[in-house]
Amino acid sequence: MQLNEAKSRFIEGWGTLGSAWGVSRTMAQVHALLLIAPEALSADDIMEQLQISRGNVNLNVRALMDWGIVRKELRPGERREFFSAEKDIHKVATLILKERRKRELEPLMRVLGEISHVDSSADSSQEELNAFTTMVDSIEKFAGFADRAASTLIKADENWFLSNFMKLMRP
Amino acid sequence: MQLNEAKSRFIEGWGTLGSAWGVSRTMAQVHALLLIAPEALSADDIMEQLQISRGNVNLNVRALMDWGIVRKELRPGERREFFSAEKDIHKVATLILKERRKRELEPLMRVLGEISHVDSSADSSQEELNAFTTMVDSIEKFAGFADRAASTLIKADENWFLSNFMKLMRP
DNA sequence: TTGAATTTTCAATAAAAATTGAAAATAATA
DNA sequence: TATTATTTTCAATTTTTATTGAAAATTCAA
Repeated sequence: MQLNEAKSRFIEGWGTLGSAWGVSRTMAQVHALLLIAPEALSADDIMEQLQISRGNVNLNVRALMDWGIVRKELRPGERREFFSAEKDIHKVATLILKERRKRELEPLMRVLGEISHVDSSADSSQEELNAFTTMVDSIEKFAGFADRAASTLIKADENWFLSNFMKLMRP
Repeated sequence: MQLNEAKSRFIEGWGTLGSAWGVSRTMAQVHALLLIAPEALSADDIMEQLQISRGNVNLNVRALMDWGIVRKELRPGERREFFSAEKDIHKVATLILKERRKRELEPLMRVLGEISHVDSSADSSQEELNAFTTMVDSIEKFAGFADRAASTLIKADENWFLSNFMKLMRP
């Protein structure tokens, strides 16, 4: 296969994966492009290679920087900005995990905490109330577990991750 | 807090979480509604409680059944169908993991496999080719790891999960 | 400063995704 | 079989999300 075809396929595939995980396709594609670029790229490079507008590039590289997986690179004597992706895929996974935990797990836990105390009064049946609190409690427990798991992975360095986790995971 | 308010908040929160993970908000809300319902619900129940159309209910309960986390319940002497969600949240997580692995990890691995052999010929620089293959290889390794991890979790029963995994995760 | 290069913003537009609702299909009953 | 209850489908519509592109803001060099 030609390198160019392989690149396109990678960018497309990464974009598709992104969509499935709630990341906009273009954002994932910009990320893919930067992942396989040997050097940092300018906004114009990205515009040209993905055939998207300047505003779109700007929006998406900034979002990727918010996730901590892309950084701006400034070159002496160059006014333009260049962008490069974190290449260590383990670090990428950790950064994404960290951010998703903050953005999704934390809000969920807050909501669960708020709704876990319900008045046993009035018009709702005991059965209804019980089904609700049982489910909320068990999701809260599970979310707590997921949160601790995420924290541990985030704190862990690569060696820990590889030596302990893979040992556990290999049947 | 009143039960009804708590329910609404749960349904809303679950819907928001769904969006972030690439699941349509309504699908997640139908799931939430069924999770906290003490009994199976009919299409009309769901229509009324979520204020959505019959077609929409049909579409989403079927999608939830495809994921294996909701099932149809038939009652003797009732022509209508009722729907209930898997209540064991650990099973729910396992079923979702299994399905996502099939839908996302497997296609990704296939693409990675296909593009990992690139002609070293012609117009592309050595640097470019190297950056590409290095990245594809490392993603392939990582995906392989994630795949094994997912398999193990899927095969594992709840006891294994709790006794081994939580021990590891609690600092 | 001034002006050119570059980035950012954001209202307008386009594209994609979700939703409706009614017709068609299906299934159960008499 | 005909009737009725119920589910399914899908073209049309609405809603949401993504994208554009040009004006405004910013940054840097002279």
